[in-house]
Amino acid sequence: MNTENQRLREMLSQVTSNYNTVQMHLVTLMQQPPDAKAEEQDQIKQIKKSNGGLMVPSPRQFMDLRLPAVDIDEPSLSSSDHSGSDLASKGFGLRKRDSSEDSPDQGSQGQGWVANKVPRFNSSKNVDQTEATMRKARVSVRARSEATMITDGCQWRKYGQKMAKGNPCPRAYYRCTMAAGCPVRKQVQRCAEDRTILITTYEGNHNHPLPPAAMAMASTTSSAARMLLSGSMSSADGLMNSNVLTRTILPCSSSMATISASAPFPTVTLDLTQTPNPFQSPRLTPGRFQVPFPNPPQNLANSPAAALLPQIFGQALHTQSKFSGLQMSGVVGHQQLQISLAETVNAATAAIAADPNFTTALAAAITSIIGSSQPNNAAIPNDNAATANLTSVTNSRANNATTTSNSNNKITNNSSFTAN
DNA sequence: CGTCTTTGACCCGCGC
DNA sequence: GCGCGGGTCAAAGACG
Repeated sequence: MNTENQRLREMLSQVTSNYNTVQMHLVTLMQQPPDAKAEEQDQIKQIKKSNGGLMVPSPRQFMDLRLPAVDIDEPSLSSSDHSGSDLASKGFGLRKRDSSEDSPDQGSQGQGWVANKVPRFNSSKNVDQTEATMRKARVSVRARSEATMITDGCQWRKYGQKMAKGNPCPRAYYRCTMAAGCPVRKQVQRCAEDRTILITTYEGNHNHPLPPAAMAMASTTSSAARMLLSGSMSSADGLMNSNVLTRTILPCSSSMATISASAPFPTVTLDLTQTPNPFQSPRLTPGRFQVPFPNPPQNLANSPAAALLPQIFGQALHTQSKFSGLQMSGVVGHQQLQISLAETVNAATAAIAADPNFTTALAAAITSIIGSSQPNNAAIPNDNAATANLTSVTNSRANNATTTSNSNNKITNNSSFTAN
């Protein structure tokens, strides 16, 4: 229904635009001298003759009547920038209310999200749709922790707390305070079913440099948004990409990264808890899509390593986003990437399995993953570099736009991952 | 005294 | 139009 609604709006917009065009044309004709009018009438008659009486729109009218689909553009696919600033330029994390808080000179670093405060009349409605999606994309991390919130390398200021419906535990709202005007926010809430589980939801992109440990979340949200963008190309692409990604990157385990198609916003959920949550649906439940990934240590949430988890997560998403572009050019690109990712995972798996020291092993895994796919983004804390990773992504629009059963998203646990 | 947290009020979107 | 719930604001209090 949302998709249909969007189409209807676009149609209405086009009709309005066409009406304005015709009206302008009429006004122009009325203002032209009689000679010019006569010339134009002659031209129209000639066109009618040569086309069997059918009117042919002028080139300008062609432009006005073009379909939005013509304007498909995929800037992120060609972008190697992984910092998130390009995402900020798409308005990720921006809210309408923020416009009153921001000073104009913040455009130096966060140029994009400032620029987006101004309503834009972009000719490409697809781009607008994408921007809207990315604004609302979120990354949620579930982890066992006794602390009030997980350490993620950023400085946060609490600005609100509410009781959320269906959960006796209050939800706390935090804002990033590492730079003035940073749009990043996060929500922290304990799980109603298991209060030892802390659910942290991140939204937005930082508009300032981040310490290494804090780059994780920014990388995650950026990549998540990219993934959502890639899914916008077509619903089938999004679903299939998820499958390939999870098959290649995410070997079986008891922990999960989940996709929630029922979430109000496209949400990536990292489940860092040891056991699957009771309320999480079985793998074949329609509307949800779960991805297994290696067991993290129980106390991970309180260590800087927690911040690194999403970094790898984001890395995988970033890779997947690139893959989306490859996929467009054929199956060959698909297979090549799959092999590459599988090799990466195998290397990481071997490193973890071979070393009883989990911290050291995971550090090796991180180095392997980052080093193989994006050397420029190897931001790893020098110690406590324990991490696990993994990913998946949701794109509610993809689910809206297709009737494909979620059974297609079933993850085959064909891996020999044994990291305990 | 400055910074941070708390908390009731307010705003806004959504469903009925 | 109304009520509900999520999210944010901002004054007041707590804390170092």
